[in-house]
Amino acid sequence: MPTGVLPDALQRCGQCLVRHRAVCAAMDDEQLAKLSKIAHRRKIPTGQVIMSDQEPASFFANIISGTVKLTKTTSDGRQQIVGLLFPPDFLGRAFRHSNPYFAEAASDLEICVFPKDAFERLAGEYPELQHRLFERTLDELDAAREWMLLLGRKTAEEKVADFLYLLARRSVLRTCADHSQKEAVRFDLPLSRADIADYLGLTIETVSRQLTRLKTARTIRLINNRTLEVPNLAALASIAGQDGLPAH
Amino acid sequence: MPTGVLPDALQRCGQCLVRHRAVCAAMDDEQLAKLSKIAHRRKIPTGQVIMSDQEPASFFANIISGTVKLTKTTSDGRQQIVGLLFPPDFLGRAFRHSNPYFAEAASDLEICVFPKDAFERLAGEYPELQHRLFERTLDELDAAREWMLLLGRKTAEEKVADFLYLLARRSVLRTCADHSQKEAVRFDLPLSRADIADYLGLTIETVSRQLTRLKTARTIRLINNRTLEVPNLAALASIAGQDGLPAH
DNA sequence: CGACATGTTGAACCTCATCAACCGACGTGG
DNA sequence: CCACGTCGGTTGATGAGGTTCAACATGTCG
Repeated sequence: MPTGVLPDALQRCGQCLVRHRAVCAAMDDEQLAKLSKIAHRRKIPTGQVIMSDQEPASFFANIISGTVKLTKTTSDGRQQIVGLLFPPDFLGRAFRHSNPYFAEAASDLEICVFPKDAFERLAGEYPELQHRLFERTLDELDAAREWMLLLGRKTAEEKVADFLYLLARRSVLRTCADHSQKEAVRFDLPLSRADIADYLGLTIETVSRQLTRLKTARTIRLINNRTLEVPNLAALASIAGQDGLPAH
Repeated sequence: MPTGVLPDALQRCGQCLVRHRAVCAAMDDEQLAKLSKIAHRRKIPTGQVIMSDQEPASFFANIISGTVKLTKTTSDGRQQIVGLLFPPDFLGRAFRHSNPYFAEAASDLEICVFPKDAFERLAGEYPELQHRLFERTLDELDAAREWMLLLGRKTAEEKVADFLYLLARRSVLRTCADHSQKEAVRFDLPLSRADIADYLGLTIETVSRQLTRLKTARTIRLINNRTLEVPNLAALASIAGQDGLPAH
C-alpha cells in the first residue's frame, strides 16, 4: 500500500496493532480517517486510576497493550474486581454520563484515547460502530454473569483453577497455536496475587495456597511468580468445573 | 382518544400496562402498530423454563407481570441466579443466537412475546429501539457488577440486607410514595427462600437465619413468609453497606 | 547491603455449609 | 372429618473451608 496517498492520521490507525479486532474493525477507511483525527495514544503506568466512579468520564479508549481492571469497593474498603480488559477491548460507557466503578491500570498500559463528545458523535453517524459497541457490552454482560456463578458458588480451588483456565485459553487463542490437548501451555499472569484475590473474591493467602496446591498436584508448573505452565488443559478445566467445554 | 380509528393491534399495545416504561417507550404510534402485529401475550406458571441454555431462543419478550430469574448451573448442580427481571424489563438477547443461561418463571408470569426474526428486523429499522436495547443492556451490566461485589465481598447478613434494601427501593419507586425516611415500607418477596439463596450465593438455612436475625433486631418485621415491612430504610441500608446512598 | 514490596507458610479462629429434626400450611384420599 | 404426605420454612448441632494474624522468604532497587 503506497503510504503517500493516505493522510497521516489514517495511516496511524491503519497500522494499529488492534485495528482489526477492536471496535474499529467495524469501520471502513473513510470512517477510520475521521476516527484517527480525534484519537491519540497514551501510556499509563501500573496502578494509575484511569476513571473514577466520582467524576463522569470524559473519554473512551481502546486497550492497545496491558491490562485494565474495573473495580468496585464497599464503604469500608473491601474491593472486588468486576471486569478485566485486555487488548483489543474497549474502555468506557457510550451514552452514559455516570460511571459506577473505577478503572485502573493493572499493568503498564498503552491506550488509544477518544474524547467523549467527538466519539459519541461518530457513533451516532455510524450505526455499525454503535452496533459493535452493543455487541461488546453483551460480551461483558456474559462474562460478568459467568463470574457471578464463580463468585457465588465455586470453592477456592475451583476459582483459582477457573481463572488460570481462562488465561490459558486466552493464551492459546492469541498465539494461534493449535494445542490439540497434548502440548503444555505457558503464559504470564496479568495480575498480582492481590488483584487475583480481588478478582476471585478471596484473600491473597488463599490464592497463594491454592496455587501451591495446584503446583504440588502437578496440575500447573510455576516458572516464576508471574509465569506458569499448564501441561494438561483438560485436567485444569475439570478442576475448574468447566468439564465438557473445549479449549477453543 | 377515539378507539374506532385505531387498528385493534395498536389499541392493544396502546393500553399495555408497561407501554411507557418498556422498550416500547422508544416507539411512536406507527411503529407501535407494527410491533403490535407481531406480538402476542402469554401466561406462564411458576417454575416453567422459558429459555434454556441448550437451544437458541426463538423469541424475545417484555415482562408484563411476575418475576423471571436467569440462572447458571455448574455441572454438579450448584445454581446461581445471575439476573432478575421484573416488569417492564426485556427478556432476550438481540443479535445473539446462543443463550448462555436459563430463564425461568420465579412466579406466575404474563409476558408479551415477539418472534425473534420479526423483532430483529424491526430493531434494524428503528435505531431508537436498538438504542433502547443497548441502554437496557448497560443497566443489566451495572446490576451484574454491583452483584459481583456483593457475591465476592459481603457477609451473609449484608447480602440479605442488601437484597431487601433493593426490593424496598423498588417498592418505594413503584408506589410513587415519597417515604421521606419516616414511614414504614411494606412489600412482598418475589422469590422463595431457595431462590433468594441462589441469588445471594448462600444456602436456604443461612438466608432463613439472617432473616430472623434482622427480625429480632427490629430492622424488619415479617408479616408472613412472603411479606415484610421495613420501619427504617436508612437502618437497613447501613447494614447492607450502602450507607450514603439515598433511597431515590 | 539494607529497605521495601511481593509472595509463601503456619496456627487459631470464625463464618457459613451441612446434616438433621421440627413446624405449620395445604391438599388428598380413606 | 381427620390421618397422612408433601412442601416451604425454621431451628439446632457440628465441622470444614477460608479468613485473620503473624512470621518468614524472596526479589528488587536505591
